Amino acid sequence: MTYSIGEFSKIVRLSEHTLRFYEKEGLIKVNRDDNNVRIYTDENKLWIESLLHLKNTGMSLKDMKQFAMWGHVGDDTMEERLALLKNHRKKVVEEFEKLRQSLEHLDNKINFYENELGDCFSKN
Amino acid sequence: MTYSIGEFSKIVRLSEHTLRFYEKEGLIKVNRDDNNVRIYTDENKLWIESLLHLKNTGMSLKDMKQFAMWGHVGDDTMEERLALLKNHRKKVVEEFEKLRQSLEHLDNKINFYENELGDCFSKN
DNA sequence: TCTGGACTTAGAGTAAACTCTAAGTATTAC
DNA sequence: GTAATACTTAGAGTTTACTCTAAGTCCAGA
Repeated sequence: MTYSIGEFSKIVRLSEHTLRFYEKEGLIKVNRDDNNVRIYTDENKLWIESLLHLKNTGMSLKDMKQFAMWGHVGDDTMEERLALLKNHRKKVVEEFEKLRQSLEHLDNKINFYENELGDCFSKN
Repeated sequence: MTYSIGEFSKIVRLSEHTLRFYEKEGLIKVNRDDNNVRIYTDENKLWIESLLHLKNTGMSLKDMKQFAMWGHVGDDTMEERLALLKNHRKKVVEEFEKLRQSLEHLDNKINFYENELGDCFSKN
């Protein structure tokens, strides 16, 4: 399956602007047809989803760009990519633990308020 | 114990600029001495730590501001504050789950690279 | 032939949350 | 008496990641 930028935009839930922006930044490589029109493939979809996972863990565009560049170069850069991912993972695990703690704190706060207000509300 | 802005800044790891900014925005209420110099207390410390937990879960300044305003008003606003926290909690739980999934994805990626590279690296 | 959707470059605008500067004053500690 | 630290207002600057606009071209389908 292939998709125009308009279709693809809906599928991956990124605006056409953002798709062109990511391409310009080197995050995605997109094929073109005879008229220079972008043709997105399912492979592009998988790649973008992967990128969005990285983004989701707080990776900066800068690092995603580096990762993508290495990806485009080929297998010679696997070690670099692995190092980047491992380094990033450390940060994510820390962030994850911090978020867990803050969520706990939030729950405590909520419990406190519910007790103060006399148990007349449920947790949802 | 009380602290000058300089001391307090180090303790809570926020710049003096940021402390004044937060105060101006209504996030913190700080006492002053006879010379109009800020006197931070341990109570301020607890409050800021609480705010930072909210911030950590991605609450916007705008919402923190609202929460703080209600806090300054007093007990009449408990229901509002509880509602805000519960509403926020929903978003945080979603975000938390998304982060968990993305971390899993990241781990899969790392495993993939390690296998490709022939198991010659450990997980740290 | 006209509408819709695609393309380009180049640059401006936006939002959040700081972060800093200027320019001047006041107090305290040595 | 000078250095360190604090205070004020007001506004400018920074960073990230988009997000959009302008102004023009190009091509396919009804």
